[in-house]
Amino acid sequence: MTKVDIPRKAVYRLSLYQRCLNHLRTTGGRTVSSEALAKAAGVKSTQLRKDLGYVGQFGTRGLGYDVGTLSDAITEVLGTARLQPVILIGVGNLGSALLGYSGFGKEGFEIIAAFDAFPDKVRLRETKLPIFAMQRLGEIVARHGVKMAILSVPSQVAQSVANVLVEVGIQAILNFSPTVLEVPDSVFVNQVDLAIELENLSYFIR
Amino acid sequence: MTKVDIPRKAVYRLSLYQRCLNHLRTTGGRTVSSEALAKAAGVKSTQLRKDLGYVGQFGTRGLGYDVGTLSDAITEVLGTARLQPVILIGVGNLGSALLGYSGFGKEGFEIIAAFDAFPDKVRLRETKLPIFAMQRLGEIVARHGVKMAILSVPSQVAQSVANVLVEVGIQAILNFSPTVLEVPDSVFVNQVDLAIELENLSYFIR
DNA sequence: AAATGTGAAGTTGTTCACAGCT
DNA sequence: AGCTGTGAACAACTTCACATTT
Repeated sequence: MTKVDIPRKAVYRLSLYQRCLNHLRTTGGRTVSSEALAKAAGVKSTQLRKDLGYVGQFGTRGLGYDVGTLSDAITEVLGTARLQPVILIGVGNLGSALLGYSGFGKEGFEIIAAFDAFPDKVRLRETKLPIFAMQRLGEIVARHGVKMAILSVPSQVAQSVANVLVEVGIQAILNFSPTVLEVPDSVFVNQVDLAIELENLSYFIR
Repeated sequence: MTKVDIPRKAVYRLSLYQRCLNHLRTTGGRTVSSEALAKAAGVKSTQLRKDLGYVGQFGTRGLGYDVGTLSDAITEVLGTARLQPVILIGVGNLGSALLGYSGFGKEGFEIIAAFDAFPDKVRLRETKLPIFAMQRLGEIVARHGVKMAILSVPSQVAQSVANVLVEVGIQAILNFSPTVLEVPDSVFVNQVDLAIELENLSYFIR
């Protein structure tokens, strides 16, 4: 299979296109033009076509794309066809909000377990999800074949927790702690840095 | 003043450098080399020097940068010298976590008010912050000179709320709703799309 | 006529290489 | 000698222009 040579940014946008397609699936007609889909995703139509070009050829000239076919094709290359199990570490303020966030499920992810240094202190409003102590991490990751983790621990301990994650075989980390993680090249990290996003905005207003 | 011609990504990294500098301020010595600071920020030293080049010349050859001076210079161009008032719209699961997030304050932002369509239904665990009804938005924005808003409302209403924000004069929106917002060119939007970040990771793990 | 697919041109961002201070 | 500052080379990404298909 010829993977890993779609540009990073294009992959990101493919997710976006898919979300728009799902919308159209219920509301709109059977086909979309690159123009229409691009507008929904907030990009130029020519960029959309270039992005889809990485995936294959799905359009009919003069007509557009079949919504269902295109959506399936994108699902296929993104590898989101099957439900991915995810774990979350750090059930503090932000962590518990993320546990309650319904958006993950919609895109094919399921948080199957949460961990915290002090699992007894955590009191969630409503949840069926068990909060485990860190000691159980290896065991549960192995049992469920978990590859991805969401990290929402205080920044002081982020690196050491990340080390543990790497050790037990986690391959991708979505990091909410404002820390630059050092991990082996084989492990992917996506950083979501809330304060920096705000700071970034503040620069561009005047 | 010669603003707005530092590349977007460079601005982002400048925030990162500053955070590292603040760290060093307490722990490390009086000076840093580009090599050391770059390592802390997880970038190449040559990139760091290029980025600092956009700001000015602060280093001493053969020695490095003075931590305090450099930090001040970055603060200056980022415009984070003074505390920026921010409002938050949508005090749901994620919204209340963001209210409790201490990271914003550390970087010079203060959430001065929160708004919700149903302010009475919101029950925060602990907070001194008043939750206002949407009708009060214009009044409070004007009174405090608020320019920035954090948007964490359900995606179905995100666009209409954004329209209101634009109307009352908000210039920058940090958007957590999984929706592509349409706003005038004069308004800046930074999108934080949690599900897409996960999806993006899932593509890159084999 | 309408819309896709794509090489080529253009733009932006990153890395290199090294001159120039201290 | 050590480390910054920066033009030039390079790489990544975006947009254009247009041939091609239905």
